[in-house]
Amino acid sequence: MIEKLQGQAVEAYPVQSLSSPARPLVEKLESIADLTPDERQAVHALPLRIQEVRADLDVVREGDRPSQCFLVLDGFTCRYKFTARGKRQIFAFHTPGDIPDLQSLYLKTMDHSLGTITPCRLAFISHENLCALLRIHPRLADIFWRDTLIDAAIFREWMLGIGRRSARARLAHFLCEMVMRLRAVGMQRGNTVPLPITQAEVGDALGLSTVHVNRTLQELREEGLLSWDNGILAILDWDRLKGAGEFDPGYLHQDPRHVTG
Amino acid sequence: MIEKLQGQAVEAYPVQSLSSPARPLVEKLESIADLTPDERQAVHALPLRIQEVRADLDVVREGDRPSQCFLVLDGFTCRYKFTARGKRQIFAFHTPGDIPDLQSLYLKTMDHSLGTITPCRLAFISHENLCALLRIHPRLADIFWRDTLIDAAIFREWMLGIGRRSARARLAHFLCEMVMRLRAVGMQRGNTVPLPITQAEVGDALGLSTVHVNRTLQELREEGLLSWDNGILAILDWDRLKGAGEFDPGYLHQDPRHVTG
DNA sequence: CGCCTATTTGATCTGATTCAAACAATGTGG
DNA sequence: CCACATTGTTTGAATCAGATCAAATAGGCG
Repeated sequence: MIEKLQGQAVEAYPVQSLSSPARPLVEKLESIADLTPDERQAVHALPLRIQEVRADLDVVREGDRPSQCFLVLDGFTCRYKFTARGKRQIFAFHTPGDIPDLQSLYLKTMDHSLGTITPCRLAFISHENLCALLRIHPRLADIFWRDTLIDAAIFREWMLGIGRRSARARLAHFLCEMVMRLRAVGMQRGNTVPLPITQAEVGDALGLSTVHVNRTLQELREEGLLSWDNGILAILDWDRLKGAGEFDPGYLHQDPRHVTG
Repeated sequence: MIEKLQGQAVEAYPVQSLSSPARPLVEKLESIADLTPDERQAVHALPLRIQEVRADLDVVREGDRPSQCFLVLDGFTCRYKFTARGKRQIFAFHTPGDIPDLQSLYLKTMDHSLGTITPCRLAFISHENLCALLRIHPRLADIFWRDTLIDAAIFREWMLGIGRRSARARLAHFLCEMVMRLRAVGMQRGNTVPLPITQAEVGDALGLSTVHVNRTLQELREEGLLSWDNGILAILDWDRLKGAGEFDPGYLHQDPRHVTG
């Protein structure tokens, strides 16, 4: 159903526009570890092909063998896969600064798809250039590796939720996680956070039907834990939401004390 | 409930016993990419502390900050985590050649636990030594990274199963996966494979109750797809089992064509 | 033999799905 | 600016896959 991004750029921008497009990436890397001026410079110098794409478009698809990765500059993307019987599971939502298909550097054939949820600004980086960067700056490779390990930790936590938690706890947990992650990349405003995804998408992420997501959400709303309209999620009672979701953020590995060896 | 491995060795072996204990690791690495004599030698030279541990013992626990990794030489181990309400989700089963807590190199605090399922022979490697190895041989680091990416791919596939597949398909899929993985490390004998795990453990892995695992298993047995006694799984009809599990092994990334850049 | 752990069976219950339809919000073209 | 299509949310009713509870059976093994 979902269309796929074609090989050619819909709108191509000149390489390296003025306000350093790699900014979200550098910010993300620096949130994990300090970069040397050298390293920072090398990331900024990465040749990028920037492209604006509309919502609901597959950027990479299961079975593809990409020769480039993409960095999300703006917008929401997700990774997902369909069952043989046509049911979709969303594995992750990705936000600016993420390189969702970094794994394609080492796993040549995609085992799942990546698509946009909102209109997005993406920056494509050739494997060649990325490999060269990591070869010259092994510490950057370490940071990227660490990042894919955190992705895996998040997969595990979702698995725990889908396998063993009630719909209510699963949903509350998911919303707590999104707040924490969006806060970490500076997208929080007061007690709100942008969350422009549909209830159907939440269902596909949590292994629930849309109907049940809706009813469970109403429950949380009626208890005064949150509101969520027009793609804006507002947390009204963080402690009780955390409680409802049995949320313990350790698995996100955001605490810098856990970063340094 | 499950006891934890104590700091001191239950039985300590002299470092570097004769038949090169790192063999399972080297074999696994070489199944992914060819090693240079140099690299192979460096892996064999890794200082190991070998230890035999009994079944049902935690080797590393959620919240720990390990200063070493362990390599499974023999036996079955698993990674898991408990819900706040005391329900367990198993995330993975690990077999000889695996380093299940490799991530502790980069994520200092464990977000889940690792325990033995059967009696195991484990080899402990200090982070220090492992880091040194990866610094000197970046290509080994690449292989290890790739390996953690495959782990993540398996997590995703389990998520898809737990979230979106029926109990029957989930179970069949799981058994197909185990056969493929055990075959890859040379543990297949004819159409059988050792699978010394209980139905309760399968339930914890698939997000099902023990009772339901049992009934679903009976279904598959009665249809003549498999037999499974005494920890030995025999595949009687691979094609139909694959069909029942909607199994497509791409996500295991075993095909060498997908390995080389 | 008797203990412990694992598997199996039976009966009952429930959280979540499914199907179907109403409703709301937004955008589009005539 | 209105009719209409589209997409997302909400509601209701019926159903079911799988959970839960409880107890019996079967294997090891010291």
